[in-house]
Amino acid sequence: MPELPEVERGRRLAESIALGRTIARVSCARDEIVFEAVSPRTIQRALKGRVVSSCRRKGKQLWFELDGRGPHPLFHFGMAGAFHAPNVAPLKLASSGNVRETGWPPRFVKIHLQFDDGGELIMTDKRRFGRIRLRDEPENEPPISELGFDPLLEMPSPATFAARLMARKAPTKAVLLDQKFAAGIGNWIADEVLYQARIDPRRRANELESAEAKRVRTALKRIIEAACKVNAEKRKFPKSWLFHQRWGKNAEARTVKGEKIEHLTVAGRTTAWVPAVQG
DNA sequence: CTCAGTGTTCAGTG
DNA sequence: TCACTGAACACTGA
Repeated sequence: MPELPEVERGRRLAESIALGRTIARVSCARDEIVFEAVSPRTIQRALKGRVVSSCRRKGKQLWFELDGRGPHPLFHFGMAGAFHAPNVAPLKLASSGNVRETGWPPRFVKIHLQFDDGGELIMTDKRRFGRIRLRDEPENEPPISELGFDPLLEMPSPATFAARLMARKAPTKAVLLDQKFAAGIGNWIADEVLYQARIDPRRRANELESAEAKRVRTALKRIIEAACKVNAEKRKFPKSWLFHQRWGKNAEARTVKGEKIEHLTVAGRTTAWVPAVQG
């Protein structure tokens, strides 16, 4: 699920549960893949008894700053990770409104935090591409230190954006997916941006006109802001977005305007595009 | 049973 | 060394 807007949703959820609270209890799944080289004991020692002083995000990386000293916990949701709290609908059920979450705790729990005021927060990951790490100075160490700009928090000016994009020679979609260029863009956002900016996903970034590169920035900004504004609830995305139709895998797939949607592989990822608009 | 998938990493290539 | 590509990773659900 998680691209920038979904991770931002997770950050906000974590903030509502954890900010200013003391972590009273920590339980971890035994999973040496998700807990990359960190033992459950180390995690527990790092977190228990600590106050969460902020919940931060850059791109798809999410971390808590603990009061006083590190190390601080860093979370990445991979392909199928999420935060959950009791009585908060998970993202896939969000379309039903204020649905009480069925089943607590959820399946695929990796870490379960309980706070001094009774609040609880769980990270799940059903595919084990997610990671939970510890970092002394999260922003100054990999992976966060290697990320490009966050398009919600630190979008460059049109001129700077265009210059950076046009400095790359990979297909424009590959550049958008590169977290060192911009942090937080994943497969569906890249396709949506290129559709709305009317750019063929295979076009080499260094062959774009400056005006085209600026259209990419405009579309990216609009899409990220709109998706975050509705808390990443997909049914609230504008009806005109390619997003809603992109997995109509059959040959009949069309945008709401009736344009034919086709599928390609670009940068190793399935790519939905609309030749009539992006050709 | 087979395969794609809202991601990242790393070996291999030019 | 840099930039880029494609396979591998792990596992659920269609």
